[in-house]
Amino acid sequence: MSDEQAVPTTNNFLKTIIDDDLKSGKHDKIVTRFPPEPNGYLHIGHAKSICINFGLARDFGGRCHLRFDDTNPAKEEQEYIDSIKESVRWLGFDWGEHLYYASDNFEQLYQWALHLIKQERAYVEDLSAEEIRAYRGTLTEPGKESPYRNRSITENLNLFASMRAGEFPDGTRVLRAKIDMASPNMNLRDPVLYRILHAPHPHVGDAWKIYPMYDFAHGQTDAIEGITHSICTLEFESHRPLYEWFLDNLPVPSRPRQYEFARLNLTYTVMSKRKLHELVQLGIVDGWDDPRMPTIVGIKRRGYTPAAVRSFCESIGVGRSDSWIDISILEECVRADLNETAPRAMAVLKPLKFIIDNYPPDLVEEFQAANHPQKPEMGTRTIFFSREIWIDSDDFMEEPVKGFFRLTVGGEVKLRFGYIVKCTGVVKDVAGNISELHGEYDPASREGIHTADGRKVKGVIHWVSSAHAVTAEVRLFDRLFNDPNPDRGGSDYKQFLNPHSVETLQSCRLEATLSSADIETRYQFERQGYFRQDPKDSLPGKLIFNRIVTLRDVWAKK
RNA sequence: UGGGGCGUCGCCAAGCGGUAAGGCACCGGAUUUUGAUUCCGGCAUUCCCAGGUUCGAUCCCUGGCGCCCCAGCCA
Repeated sequence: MSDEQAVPTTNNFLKTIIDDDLKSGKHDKIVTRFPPEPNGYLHIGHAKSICINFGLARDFGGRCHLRFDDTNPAKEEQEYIDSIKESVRWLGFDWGEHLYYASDNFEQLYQWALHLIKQERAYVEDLSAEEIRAYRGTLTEPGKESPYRNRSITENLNLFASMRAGEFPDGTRVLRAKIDMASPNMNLRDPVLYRILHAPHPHVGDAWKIYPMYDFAHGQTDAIEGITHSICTLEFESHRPLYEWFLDNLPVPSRPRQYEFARLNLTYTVMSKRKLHELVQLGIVDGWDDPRMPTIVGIKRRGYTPAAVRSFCESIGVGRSDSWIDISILEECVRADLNETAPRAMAVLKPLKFIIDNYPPDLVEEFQAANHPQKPEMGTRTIFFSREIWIDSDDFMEEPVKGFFRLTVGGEVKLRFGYIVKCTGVVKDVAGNISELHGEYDPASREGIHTADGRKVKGVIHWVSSAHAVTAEVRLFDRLFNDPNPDRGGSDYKQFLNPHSVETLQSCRLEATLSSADIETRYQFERQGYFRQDPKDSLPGKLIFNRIVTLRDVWAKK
């Protein structure tokens, strides 16, 4: 892992709260938790939550638990549990011994449900789901009490025990809290505590036929684990009164507090689990780890670094106002990290042959090229020079536009680490396409960018000796959508899919050192961007590189 | 005209009654064998609007306006 960048860390409301709690002696150590439901792969939005929870614990000398909120076996799988653990670790965080499952507390939760029944604060409901909905009322009208609301404690106890024993089919009964059917907060209108689900659970197997709802599990689990600050996203804000109602009415061992922050919205992508699932299912992307996906596994495969993702999460801050972060902020964090750490190399993506007519046909020279222009400690490597080289077709224009200072007919350009060359002629095929370029070099121009008569050459381009190049496939990725907010309501997000989100180039020519590249090493292909081998598809004999992100390019913007 | 939350520069975001931090973006200029990097400079008399309290308000009060969340036996 590369060193953490110096990220300007600003204050936020959570740090203020924790500071106060520590100063006042309310807590001497804070305990947070990252509580994903294992029903899918983690994405960049989860990364924000992970960085907040683990980051706060790290900064204030506390600890952070990883807890699987596995209360709905219908949607959860071991595959997701494994992947989530791996993603959190990849991001650079460690939960140590503190790995928990909400399901480890199912017996305790059940006992607490009994407690509520005995206090006449919970009852078994026989109404159907539809009836419950009808009785719940609307946002502007109060609900009605269920005819089963005032069953005896004994009857409730018996019924609930039968539910647990698996004596009733799914959906026939639920356990409800007896709170207030007229509450302006819908969450308090006798919320469901338990539902019957004859489904195997990825962590506790088939031990249970009833499963607690999120609301009945989350706060109590926080209390059991000794969580001090239970940090979640804003949509749970209206659940907080219920969260507190359980803590008030149950003999829980500690008193956690819930705080909410605004979830991450990123432009040019979608983040909802349903849509991500659909992209995979429809084959629009190549799986959850497609390099264009906003998933952690996708970002990882693409070549983003954990340090870059962390610095991104740090730089966007934590607040309570709905915000949209431009995807370019993330890309900028990736560049900032890779610029420091990535060794440079030369690669020609769209090869155009350039023949240096005045260079000896059999001569091969070896040049030493710096691996990093500002970091001599990163060493040098040998590159080969010969009469025939490849240059990028984007670096030549037969009829140059204004401001173009790369190669033109009659014009000269500096070959990076090599000579100044001049283009003297263009050869075209029968179709009129340029097939090769001819030119001459200045043998005395190896150092600097000045010609023999003292003129300064403006353009410097990358190149690869054709006799020494290795061929590779390079995949250029772009944003998955061409609209900043494909997720906006009303229309189908798929209509905004960017048809050019991946471009595959088959005959790229790379400098020879890249043939033995380490699969994990991120390179800067000079003047083009950052690249790394695709960890899934690249083979020693069949190199495949992914473009992680382009370089900033003020010329291309014009 | 049910309840809750939010509104500070193009995008984020500090600020907590004493006279608008920072980052990104953008615009200049310098250095550079990457049109990269780095560096230097510029970039809100103003904090959704309107009143009020105060010597003084982005911060307090009142009234508007706008946006988000809640009617799963999902989390």
